[in-house]
Amino acid sequence: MAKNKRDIDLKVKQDELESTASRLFLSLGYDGTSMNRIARELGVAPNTLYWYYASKDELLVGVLNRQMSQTLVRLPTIVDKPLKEKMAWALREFEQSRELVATVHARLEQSEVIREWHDQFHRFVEAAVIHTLQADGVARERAAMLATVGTFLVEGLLAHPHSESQREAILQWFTESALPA
Amino acid sequence: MAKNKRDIDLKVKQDELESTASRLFLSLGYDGTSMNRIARELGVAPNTLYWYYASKDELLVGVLNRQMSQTLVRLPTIVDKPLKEKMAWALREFEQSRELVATVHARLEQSEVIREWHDQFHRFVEAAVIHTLQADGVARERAAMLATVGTFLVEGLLAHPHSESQREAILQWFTESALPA
DNA sequence: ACCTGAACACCGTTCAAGT
DNA sequence: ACCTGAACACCGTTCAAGT
Repeated sequence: MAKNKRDIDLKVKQDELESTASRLFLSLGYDGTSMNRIARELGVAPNTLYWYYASKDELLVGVLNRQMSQTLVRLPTIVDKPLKEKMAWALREFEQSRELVATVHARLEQSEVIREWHDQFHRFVEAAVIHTLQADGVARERAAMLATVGTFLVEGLLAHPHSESQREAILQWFTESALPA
Repeated sequence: MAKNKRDIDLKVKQDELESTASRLFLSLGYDGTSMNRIARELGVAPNTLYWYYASKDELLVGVLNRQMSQTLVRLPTIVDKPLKEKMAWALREFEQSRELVATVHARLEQSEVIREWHDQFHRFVEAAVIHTLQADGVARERAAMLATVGTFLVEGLLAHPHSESQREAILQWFTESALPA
């Protein structure tokens, strides 16, 4: 990828578009941000965006990948911390994207490209969590089930407002119920 | 309420609107169902709907309440079954509404009336689950935390496709980790 | 009280045309 | 290859007018 000047320029331009789209999606929400608005912010005609992305959903996927790659940069900082810390970190990472997480789930049925991104994202996260649990001595099959549960808890906490002590209690209970004594 | 003929007629008409809207929302999704389409199905002008509901979101709330009251009718059939059965029942009840559940979460920030309905719904469900857990000998504070966890697991299972054995394993693990031995 | 026709301000997207 | 002006088919919603 990015073999020549052309591809590099393309990436640079896409990065610019996604940076602006990201900021607007996060502050106004996906539905609250029109393609028109994004284009205006960038100083281009609205249909220019369609030269880079086939649809608004594809632009969202670009934005999601952008966020993910930023999160991946910070991943090494918690890779050898205990499970509970890892979950708390994931919550903090995705907290600003709360609304986008909900948008992704709402658009699953309607958008193939969103569905693909979502499925791939879950496969990645579950594999990582399974790996962690196995390192802590949890059997393979059980680790897979617990990874799903852990994911649901993080998503639930993201979707619903809660106090710091609620979060703490849930993570504490989950990790001590999940891990061997 | 419904003190006189007028109010009764209003309820009847609203029930007719919500029945049609419900069917369309469930088959085409909320975003996939235009007010125009609902009106056409009913044989009225699109703006007629606005005499009964201030907005599309308020119509959705009507539909949600309709679904809820149908579910409440069936609630007594599982009221004395064990927790695991209760959760499996709730999953079956809400399974057809998967998409509406996601829509509610996605519209939380944008619609006050949806937010109110959502918060009230969660308060109701959590109170019911806490009551069940306390009857099973779980302490009050712990029951509140576990009720939240149980809700997140049901929502997670609703939002994400999964096999029957996955569901079974998750419910089994949760109920046996939550309840005193 | 209940419903309509016509319009409003927008939306995502397409297309032919420009450079 | 990249971008635009103009349009398309729709959207939720409003309003003045009818009965």
